[in-house]
Amino acid sequence: METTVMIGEKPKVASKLANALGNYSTKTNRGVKNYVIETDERRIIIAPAVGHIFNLEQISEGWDYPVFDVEWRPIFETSDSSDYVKKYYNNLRDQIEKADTYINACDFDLEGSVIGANIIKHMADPDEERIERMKFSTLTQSDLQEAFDNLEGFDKGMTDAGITRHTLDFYYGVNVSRALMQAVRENNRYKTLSTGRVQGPTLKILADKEREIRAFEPDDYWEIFLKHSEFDAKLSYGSDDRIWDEDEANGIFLTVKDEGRTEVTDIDINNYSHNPPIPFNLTGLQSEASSQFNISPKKTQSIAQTLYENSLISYPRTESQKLPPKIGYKDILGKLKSQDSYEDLAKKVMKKDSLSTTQGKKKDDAHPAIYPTGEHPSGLSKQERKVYDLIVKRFFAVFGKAAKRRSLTMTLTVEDYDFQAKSKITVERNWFDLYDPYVKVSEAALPELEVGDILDVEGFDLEDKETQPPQRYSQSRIVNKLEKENLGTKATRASTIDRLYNRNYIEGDPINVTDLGLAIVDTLEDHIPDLLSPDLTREFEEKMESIRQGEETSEGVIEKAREDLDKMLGKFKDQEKEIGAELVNTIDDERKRRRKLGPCHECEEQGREDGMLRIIKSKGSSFVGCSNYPDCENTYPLPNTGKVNSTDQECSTCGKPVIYVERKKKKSYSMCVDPDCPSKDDW
DNA sequence: GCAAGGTC
Repeated sequence: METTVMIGEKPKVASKLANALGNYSTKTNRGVKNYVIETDERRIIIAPAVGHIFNLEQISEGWDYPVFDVEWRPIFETSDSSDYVKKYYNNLRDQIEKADTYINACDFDLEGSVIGANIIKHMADPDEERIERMKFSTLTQSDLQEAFDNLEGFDKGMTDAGITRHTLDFYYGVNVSRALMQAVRENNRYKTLSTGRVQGPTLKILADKEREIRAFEPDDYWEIFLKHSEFDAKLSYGSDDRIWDEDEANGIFLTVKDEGRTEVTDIDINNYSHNPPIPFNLTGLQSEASSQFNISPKKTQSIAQTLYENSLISYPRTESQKLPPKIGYKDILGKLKSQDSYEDLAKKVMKKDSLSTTQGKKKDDAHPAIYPTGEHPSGLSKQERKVYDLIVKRFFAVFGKAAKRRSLTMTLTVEDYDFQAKSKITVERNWFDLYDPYVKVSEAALPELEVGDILDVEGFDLEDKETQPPQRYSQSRIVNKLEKENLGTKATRASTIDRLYNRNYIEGDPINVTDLGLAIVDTLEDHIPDLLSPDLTREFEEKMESIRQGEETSEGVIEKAREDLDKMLGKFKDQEKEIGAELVNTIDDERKRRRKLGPCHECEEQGREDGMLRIIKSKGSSFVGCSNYPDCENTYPLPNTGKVNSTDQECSTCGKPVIYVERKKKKSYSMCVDPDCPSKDDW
């Protein structure tokens, strides 16, 4: 009898495959569940991967560049964080030992082709005729069944394309990162630096904004307000009510300022609908969790993963903004109804005659948008509870009817000048009731007046204002921007941003680009400009498509990239020391700045000038000392665990500098540098 | 010590 091993991309999918394809028995091996389907002539073992089991690594030793010799190696061999992969790896190896033929049933995209093909190739290396590819675009029973009935041959085109993309990313990313670090090394400094196809353009987008903000010079403008006892009305002027000329503003103000009365000359009412929101995809959830709770996109992603693993929500790494009826609206609503906190809302939704949801434009072949399963949550942390509640309320809201809102613009005339007061109110709440407390709309009512009414004026204000610099990117806004630019994927965008923080290229939220971040962009602009442009991703995509179609070969594309990089990196190497010298200056300045905490109180009390507290590192430990040492011996100890960061805050109790201690596994915290500060009495 | 991509 023939034994076939079918590989699913992840455990959940392996289970769905089994359910769709027939009667199965389960067989747990090394803690991993496999599914066995037996027919008269064939035994199919469905075994799960967990995403990539193999990773590209350098074959040779050392940190020289350029490096072009790479091979696929088991992922847990080189990454501690991938320990959990080991049992899946071992299980796959055990199952594949028994196999005569193989089916790659990973997701139908380049990554899925690579994940499955690597497992088959590196664990068995059979003839290609013994490998089949199962192509499905949703995980529904009918789609899976159909895909299984129409298995195709080994998908060499997609596999080659995928492997080529990985190789190019390695070539560009690793080599240019090493070049940057080596340039700094030549100047006797050591700093982890990195860039790549996604990191580069991401940093560039942020740096452009930073430059725009730093170069920004505000313009003065004036606005004039009419003050009524219950509201303010703004002078209608030009296209946006701003007066750019001071004399003109003064002239108008003088004309109206002593008027005691005004007439209502127009009331414009506009009724409009405020549509319910669309279902969450990962980016949407990250944005909303950021604006509602100030939780970072990366944290939201990991919370969502936990909720998913606890069966509380559907698969979170989805691009989809659609919730098809197939997910079983009624069933989910029924389960939510049995949770005390959602009983009323679930009832409200279920009362509707027909259930349908709003839909966003984005789709995802493998998964619907994020929705709650209805299972009862227990033991959730505070933040997990918040994100879960947000997902549930959003699920309710997408079934809701549009809210009815009314905007009113009232025009008040004084002399020849019109002033306008605006209000917006909600007439029918509808979906607002399903999404509270997350509805963010302004509610401002005006008194009920009619055209022709004469009102008393309390006075007029002439306000001198300044134009504002462009807004910085928040973490969630940059994740959105990356999605729009097609940079990275749903699963990687948040961690790309995180990496830029870890490299000290960016800091804060909203995001500031550090001088180091700007210097990296400058350096790349001068020497490897390709790595700053989103076009590199587009070019890669086009090349992968032509490899897939057989118009170009993987070898040809890789060789070309190698030649290009050889040239660019050769030139870079010739100027290594000079390039590094500039980077080193900013690295030194940035380090000093990050270690600087604030003025030394001891020095202030003793009347010494300019004492500055800073973090001092010696022999692997660190403490806080004063720049006036040895004249000032003021020191404070620092915690042994976690990374200490300076802040620009002062302790509200004693006025000494506040530090921020960043911890990996536990919660990060802020505290006063002084261990004896009264703010710590109840610690 | 370096990428980007998948996932528990």
